[in-house]
Amino acid sequence: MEQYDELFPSACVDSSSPIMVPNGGAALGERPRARRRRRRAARCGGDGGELDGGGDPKKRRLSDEQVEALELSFREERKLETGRKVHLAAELGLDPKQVAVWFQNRRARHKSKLLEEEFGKLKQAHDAAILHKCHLENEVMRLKERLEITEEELARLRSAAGSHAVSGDGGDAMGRVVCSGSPSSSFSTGTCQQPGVRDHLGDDDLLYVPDYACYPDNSVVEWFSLYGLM
DNA sequence: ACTAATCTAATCATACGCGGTATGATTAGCCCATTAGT
Repeated sequence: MEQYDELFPSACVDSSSPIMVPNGGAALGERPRARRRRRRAARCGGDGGELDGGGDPKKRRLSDEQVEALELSFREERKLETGRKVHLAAELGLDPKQVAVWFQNRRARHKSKLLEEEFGKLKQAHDAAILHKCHLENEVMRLKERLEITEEELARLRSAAGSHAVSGDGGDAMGRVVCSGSPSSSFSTGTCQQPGVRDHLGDDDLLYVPDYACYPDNSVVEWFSLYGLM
């Protein structure tokens, strides 16, 4: 622990105290906070809070100029080697220890700020993904509804066709392929039974059109594109 | 391997402005912090 005495010479720390025994020592098991409180209380009850380094017990804020110079230096290099520390301290009229502490705090606070920003970005992405999922679920529901309608229409057509023609191998009476997709597949290729479109066709005018192409707003196409499915 | 210097993370204490935030300072490090010089 001697290195800390050297690093923080003005600190009110008694190296001979069992509190500061290196590597835990006698203080092992005692909560640091309780230890500090006790130490602080002992100090306040003692000689009136005077630091043993003779410094001002009250915390002094760094001037704007000092902070600006430290910030400038921090932007150049986050780590602080001894030479730079001593030079900065001399330049700003500070204790090298103060410069070291300032850099330590600055690094810590910079890191927490970065983490906060990262969290914000991730949260934004998460929210967008949730919204996207809702849209996809809505789209799936719409597709299922349309599939049901299509299947009903198909059943009607088949029963109507059965009365005046014999079909086989998936072809109709005219030998055309009606549907290559599985009825149970939500995204299968099938006939376009879009209301309105169907009205302009005769019973035998079957079209071979992918389901997604039946949507005038191309919304399905957009979603598929997003996922590289098309 | 040993040691000093330095680091991170957590926390405390105080300044500034009125409860909470910003910031300087302190402490521990536990399969015993890591890094660099000797």
